[in-house]
Amino acid sequence: MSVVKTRFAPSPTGYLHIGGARTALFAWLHAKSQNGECLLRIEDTDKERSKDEFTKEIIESFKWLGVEFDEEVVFQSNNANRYKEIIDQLLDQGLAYVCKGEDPEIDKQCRDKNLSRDENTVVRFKMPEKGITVYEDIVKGQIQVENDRLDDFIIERSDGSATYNLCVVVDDLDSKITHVIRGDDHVNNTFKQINVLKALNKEVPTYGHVPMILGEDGKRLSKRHGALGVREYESLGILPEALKNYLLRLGWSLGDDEIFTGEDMKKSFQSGILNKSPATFSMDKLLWFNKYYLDQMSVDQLIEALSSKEFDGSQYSKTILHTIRDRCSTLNEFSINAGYFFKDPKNYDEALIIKYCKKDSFEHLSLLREKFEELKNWEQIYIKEVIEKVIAHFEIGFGKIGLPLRLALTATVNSPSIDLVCQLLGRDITLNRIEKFLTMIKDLKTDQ
RNA sequence: GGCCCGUUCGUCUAGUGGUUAGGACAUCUGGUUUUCAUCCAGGCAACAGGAGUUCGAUUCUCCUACGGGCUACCA
Repeated sequence: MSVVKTRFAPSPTGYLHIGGARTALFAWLHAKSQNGECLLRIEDTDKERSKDEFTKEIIESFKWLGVEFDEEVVFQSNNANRYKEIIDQLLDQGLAYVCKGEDPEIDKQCRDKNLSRDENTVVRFKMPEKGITVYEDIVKGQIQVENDRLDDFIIERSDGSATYNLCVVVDDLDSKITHVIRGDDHVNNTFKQINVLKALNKEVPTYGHVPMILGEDGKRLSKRHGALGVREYESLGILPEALKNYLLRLGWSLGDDEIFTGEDMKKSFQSGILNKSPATFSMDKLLWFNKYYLDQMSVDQLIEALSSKEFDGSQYSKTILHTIRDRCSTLNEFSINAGYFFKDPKNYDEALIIKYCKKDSFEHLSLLREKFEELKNWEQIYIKEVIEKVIAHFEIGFGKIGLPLRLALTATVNSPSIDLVCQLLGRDITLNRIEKFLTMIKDLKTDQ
């Protein structure tokens, strides 16, 4: 049995966006789930638009995602001679012809003229004029087209370079690709490529065309539409496993299952089904996957993944991590949600102060601060007792003092239990922040 | 315009010639939480439309509508 071999073949004219990443994932899984190989080929025959930096970016993106390709990266720009060889062969056998490169219909008159090549001519492939071209697509089923709908397409430009549809065929042949898994924007090219293969008397590989991803507005995902590059998700604090899992489930399914780790994917891919229709991207669901994978990580793994100054692996940072992890669904949210544990809040939102601090707040907090100072055991349960006593003393609800206190300590109105926050912050910092806050709201007292 | 492909809750999807059409995300309502988030319980919500085939169609066929792709000396 021959080895399954697939490839992903981007052109380096931009960074790797999630649509491409998903297509690559499918091609890769198709091979890996059958102990096959998958290689990366950079289609850089368009010298104008191809950039080395994009090639690097693409390779880095896959590294981050955990999609590893086999063999060495193939560059089409290295194969110019090979393409020329095939074009010559086609010409020799009368399967292609030289023409002026005008309208296909006009050029067609040169089919049997045997013109000689120069810097003003192009080479066109002779498409069969009758019959139909049919193939069995592993995701879309049988697809066919009448041959008379197909133009004789250009395979060699006037500058002597080969075009996409020729290069693809030659490279796939030379690399012994068995399954061509690619985006469905290539279905129409497939008919051209199959006919070249037939002319060359070569075996036609199996094709599978996966649908595209649409942006959240339902329109085609494009760079202008916020089609973020794979690396941008990294900088948003998305885990590679989460993005991979999300991308897999976008268009592929195995019953009602949602969670697939790297190993699960390889095991299950062949049993699932690929959808035929385009799918709409959803950040919400990606975030849900991200939260799921974040929840699975140990504190140590999180510290490692965060690699931040604050979460340095000290006992304190681990404790903080533990208490805030439920409220974080991206890596980035950890430092956002933990800021006040590491340094004093700088900017207090005036609107919040006005909203939650009434004229009595100064008096309430002052007494609370006094009682805190006298407290012997600085632990959550005792801190809570103190707060309750103060509340009882003033005969007020918890919110009357809890919110201002939370504001004083964290500069926000959402945080873990306020008594816990006090304990973690320590007595000194707690007292200091209340003190500072008191001077801030002092004027407020007289104003109202 | 021509050609190719597609269409199940708002979104990702499961599924079947006879089902209360299932799950997940989002949303809503309760519970837990002195706040927020988490968590738990529950609710709302879909077979694009029209013909046919059939005892019966969401499922099979055709038409229409809508969506996407291609239609380059780009890939």
